[in-house]
Amino acid sequence: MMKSSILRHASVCRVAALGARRVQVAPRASATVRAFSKPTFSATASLRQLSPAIRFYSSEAAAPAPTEETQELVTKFADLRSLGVHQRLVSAITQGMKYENMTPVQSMTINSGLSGKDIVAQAKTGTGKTLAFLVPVIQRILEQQPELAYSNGRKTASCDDIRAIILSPTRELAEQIGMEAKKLVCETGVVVQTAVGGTQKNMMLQRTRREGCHILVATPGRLNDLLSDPSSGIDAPKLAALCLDEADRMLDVGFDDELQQILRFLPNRRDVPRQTLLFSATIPKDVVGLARKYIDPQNFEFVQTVRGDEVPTHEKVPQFIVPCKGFENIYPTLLELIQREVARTRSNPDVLPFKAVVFLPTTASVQMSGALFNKLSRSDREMPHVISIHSKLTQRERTHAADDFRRAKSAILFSSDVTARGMDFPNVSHVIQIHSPPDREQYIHRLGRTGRADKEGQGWLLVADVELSNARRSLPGLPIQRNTDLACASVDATAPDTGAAIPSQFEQIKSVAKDMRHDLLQNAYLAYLGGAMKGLSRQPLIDAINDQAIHGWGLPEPPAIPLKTARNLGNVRGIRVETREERSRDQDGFRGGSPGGGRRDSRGGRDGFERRDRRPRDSFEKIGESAWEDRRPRDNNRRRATF
DNA sequence: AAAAAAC
Repeated sequence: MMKSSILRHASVCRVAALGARRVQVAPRASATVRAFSKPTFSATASLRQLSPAIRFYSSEAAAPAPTEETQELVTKFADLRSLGVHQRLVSAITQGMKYENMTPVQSMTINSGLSGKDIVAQAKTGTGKTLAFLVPVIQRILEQQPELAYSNGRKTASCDDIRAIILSPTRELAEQIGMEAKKLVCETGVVVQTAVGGTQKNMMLQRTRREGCHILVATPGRLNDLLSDPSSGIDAPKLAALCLDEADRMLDVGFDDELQQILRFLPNRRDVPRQTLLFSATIPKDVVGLARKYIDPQNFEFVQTVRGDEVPTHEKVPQFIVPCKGFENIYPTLLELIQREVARTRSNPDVLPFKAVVFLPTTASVQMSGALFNKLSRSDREMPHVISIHSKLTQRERTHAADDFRRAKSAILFSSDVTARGMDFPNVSHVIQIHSPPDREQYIHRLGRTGRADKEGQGWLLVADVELSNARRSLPGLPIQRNTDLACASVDATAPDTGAAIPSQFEQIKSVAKDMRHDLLQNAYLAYLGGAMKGLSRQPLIDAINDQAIHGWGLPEPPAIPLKTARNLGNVRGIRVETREERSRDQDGFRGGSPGGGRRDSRGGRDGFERRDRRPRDSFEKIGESAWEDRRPRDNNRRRATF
């Protein structure tokens, strides 16, 4: 066993040493694996089975001298000219956006993407993936239609001649990508449009009919809506590129149906050659088979810039977990952390000002805690501005919140997972996750809102003791350290008043919660009973949220829940069923009807209940799958948690 | 009763 590992490793190193040469092993397959760093054991098997043309690139300081091909890799944007990238595209980057050097990720992926092959790229968060897929896509359009390099090429643009579609899992991310794309094409005749839900469709259509569209950046629902409506005029018969940003999320079951629908409106790849680009910081095992519907399994490149056994987060972002005694300790601990970090960073020119994203598990908890900390901040000059964002806001409010936070020097954004992926808020100093994240991938993406573009940052994870074993199970192989410095985390706030010192933050939270709209507390309480607290069984969860309601929020008794909900919970202790008066009051009140109106789409329904089901494995094609499986960072998932 | 994503 040991021996064979060594042998296999040796063979990989030999391949690596050959470096640049294309090793045509099997005539059948020509998929290329580009490992951006030293190949690992696990790469070996995949290379054997895939039998591709193999090219290794090495970027690490400790790596051997660059191979011919590494030297060939263009690393300055200006040098993209030598690869035939159009001057006007290059100039938009170097003159307009003032970028000179590519990040290693951009270098790898742009160089690969320009080949026209399908690309699957995995790279750490905050390393400039957007530019990495936009540049090849725009260049491809300019090659197909050279007159589009000039502004008067715009005149020929029409809304039924879309050449590239970029899909994003959230509206804000689509808007952000659209902005970036517009900057890149500003010297050319290429036209970019954005299509996302929650905005006025007719306005978008009028503009698109008037200006035309070559690159459409969209969320799946709105794109499907546009394509399925023949009267929209939107069409893509000559589509040359399809890009899925946050590819693993896009390939997840929640988007699957919609994506299949969309594919039906796009030309067949056999008739119209199309480059597909899948980008994400996380490429877990189970999306691998799904990707095969989109990429050409015989001819794609896997550009992996995270080593197989490497942690896919930034080493320069320290990460801490704070185990809190109960749920009631979490908000006081959050407040203590904010106060401490605000004080530490204030008037220290060597560190970023305090600018934090606080991630919460449900929209209701974002609404509640956002309102709570907003009140605190209004009565405390030291506390930064508090902003909230989640999908139950109107799109106007969402956009405003995102812009507000983007521009802020110091602020706290209370957020659901709408902003977890891809959002580029500059200079975020802290990412604070409240409760165990839904999974390891989401932890990584949330953390990726800080430490972007080589800036510093730190990650905090506040969980209750009852969640700790679940967190350990779901977050293996990440450099998370246990932190016990915060006094609020460990005190017992449920004990009868013994005169023992309870930190002031508990009273601060309570005094604000006392004046809050009761429905905010009630909805946050109720939402905990859904599936967000994965891994916590029913009775311990109810005990925990009751302690939070009484000892954290200072309520005299747990919020009442509807009879139907209580019935579904079965035989549990400690819940309070609402009386008839309470029910009628609630119906007149706010519960269920958020001010901006929630999403009430027909796709929704019980959607969340099925979400965790994966497609059957036998729907996977076998060809090439081993390559994917072996290249994912499987070792991390075997390694234990560090806290 | 649980992120998100169309009207």
